[in-house]
Amino acid sequence: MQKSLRPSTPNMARPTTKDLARVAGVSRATVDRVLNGREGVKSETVEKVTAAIRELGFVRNLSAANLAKGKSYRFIFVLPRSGDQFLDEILRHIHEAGEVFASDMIWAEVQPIDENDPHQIAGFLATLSPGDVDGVAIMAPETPQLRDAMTRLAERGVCALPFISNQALSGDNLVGIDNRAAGKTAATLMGRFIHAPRGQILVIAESMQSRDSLERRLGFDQVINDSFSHLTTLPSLETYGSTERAERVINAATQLNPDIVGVYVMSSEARIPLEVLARADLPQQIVSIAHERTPFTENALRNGSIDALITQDPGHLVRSAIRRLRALSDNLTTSTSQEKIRIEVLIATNI
Amino acid sequence: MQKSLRPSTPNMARPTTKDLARVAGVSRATVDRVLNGREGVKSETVEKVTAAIRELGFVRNLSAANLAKGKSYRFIFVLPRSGDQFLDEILRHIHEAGEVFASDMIWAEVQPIDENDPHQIAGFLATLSPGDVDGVAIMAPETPQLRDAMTRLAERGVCALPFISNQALSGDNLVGIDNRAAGKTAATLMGRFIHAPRGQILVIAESMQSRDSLERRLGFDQVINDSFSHLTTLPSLETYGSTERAERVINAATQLNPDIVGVYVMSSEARIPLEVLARADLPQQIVSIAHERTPFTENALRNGSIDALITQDPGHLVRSAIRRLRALSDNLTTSTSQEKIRIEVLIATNI
DNA sequence: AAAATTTTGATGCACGTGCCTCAAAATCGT
DNA sequence: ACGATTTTGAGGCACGTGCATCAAAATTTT
Repeated sequence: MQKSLRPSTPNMARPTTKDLARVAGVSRATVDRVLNGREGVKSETVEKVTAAIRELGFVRNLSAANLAKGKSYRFIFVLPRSGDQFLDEILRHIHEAGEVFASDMIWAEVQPIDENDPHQIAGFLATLSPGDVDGVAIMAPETPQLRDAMTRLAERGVCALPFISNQALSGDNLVGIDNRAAGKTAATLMGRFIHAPRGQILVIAESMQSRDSLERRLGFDQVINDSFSHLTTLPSLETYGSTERAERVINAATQLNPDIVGVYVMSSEARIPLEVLARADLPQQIVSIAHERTPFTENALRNGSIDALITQDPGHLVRSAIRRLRALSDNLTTSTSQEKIRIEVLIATNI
Repeated sequence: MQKSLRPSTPNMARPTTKDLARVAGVSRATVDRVLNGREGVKSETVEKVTAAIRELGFVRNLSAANLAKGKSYRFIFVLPRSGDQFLDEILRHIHEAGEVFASDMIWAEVQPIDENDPHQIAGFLATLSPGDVDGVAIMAPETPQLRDAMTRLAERGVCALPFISNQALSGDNLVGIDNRAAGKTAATLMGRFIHAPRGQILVIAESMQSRDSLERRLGFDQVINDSFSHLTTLPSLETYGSTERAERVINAATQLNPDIVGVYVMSSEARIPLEVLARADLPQQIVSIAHERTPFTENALRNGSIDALITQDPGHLVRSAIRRLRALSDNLTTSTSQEKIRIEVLIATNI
């Protein structure tokens, strides 16, 4: 298998379209027609050119091509303006990626929206035209309005990508993790970390309206029921992002259930519930698992107040979205292995 | 309302060096001298140009620059020819990445070497000159010969990068994980997964000569001793890659120690020890943890014969090495956040 | 065989930057 | 004010590809 130990040709220049033309015995114009799939070339001529491509191992020089086309990309991330720490991380990585990708003629911008106002989102998407924007990554709950708006966007030639969350029909186009599997992963760790012979698990979400939380809950319950039947899961508590409400519902639940041995925080904003729990007087050996790496959760992991984090790499999410938007708008395929977003498990030793 | 959200400049072309020259009130030649750090420009003129760069938000168009320079990169991965499954994955990703990076004028090749013959490695490195090769990623045990060869390589202007393993002095240049932390992570999971009140843990390596295994062992023992003192770790068993020897040492150890509750396989080739263990008649509830994702370990995770895997993403390793080699040979800095190789934890639900 | 049509060739400009040369201008030292 | 030196300007070619245009050649249709 050691094909090319020493390079066959130390200074072999990469073949160009000129070489292709020479080898195929045609003109550069014809090579161009074949390479760019234009009409009006006899099929045998096409065959001659593709044979030359194979023979020389020609690969189009993207730098030159992009330069010639003068093509640049403008992508917009449509994100909730909520402002939890996870979103802050995403924003940071969008700006960071923006600088890196700038030399590839890619601009990435952020459009904050009210995630609970479908009309506003649809309205914004309706203003986008192919001239202005090449692609949109959308993080918003799936609603009929949004779905329609995305369909119309695609018809107008602007590609759209569901980002991180909350959209089901997207199928394999989603940039983000499988939340059901994430819930299963949390449950497996929870079940194996808990040594008590029996007990109850507190499950906390920001809101169960969101598809993310629903799917995580589904996966979580499935694994707990199937594999850890000595544990029982309590009904989901919803904080709605309010410290006060969190305090009320959590305290009520802890008083009602004396045998809590685990806490699972499903929302990406773990700060509020965890702070409330810290003030509650629970036995110390409770196993707690949360989602997403933020300054707060990272610190909690270090000092032991969290046992594990289920995360997705925000930088990877952002870069993957950008690469896939570019591929979409160029009608290319992306290397799937690179774009799969992993469900990461963080404990104190591999932060 | 969302009208105001429209991008401030719908059709603003990216500023070019021409624009810089115009705004700075100098010629394009001078802009060029400043951009490329050439001598003989008054400091106030430099200041004028940098001010214009800031004002316009100029970013060098890398496509055009690379095209103009006609620069292309040739990188060589120096890898053991051993051929375990983990290495196969690495090879696959090198070839895959080779195709992707080809359009960026980057060639990646593989040079198999005898990892236990320092002279052969040093000899090969000695044949490399800047004309042939722009960078080398080396996966081999650290020896004085190799260290010398790498130093001389650097002096000749070929940059070298330790890849994945086995080199200590490399410092922050290593492409790979912190093996001590990886061992700690394995230990933490081991300790928390084991519910028995006491017991012994079998530790298996291919060879304790390799720095990887030493460091993993160090981290593993530290956490077990500090946090799970009800467990004891047995001396490392070495398989030397031989099924026969593995069988002998493992069977001897299991007969000598009746209370084995966990198995930790440190080497990247987990197949042999795990197959041997499967044939041994051990109690079923043993917790076993291994390293690296291969077809074998992935399958073992799925069918429950392994409880967790500590891995590093081979695709990420390869791409990161290539990006860092390019940055090194261009004297640029890489975005550190993207290049950090994560210690991943895989369980059955997040494969 | 002539006309209509399809296919191909030849050629040139453009993209933005790197790099080169040569002369003009500014600055310095005396 | 002089020559010597440093700094700047002007201009052009090159990289490899995309995209035109127009004419020439090959092929098909009438």
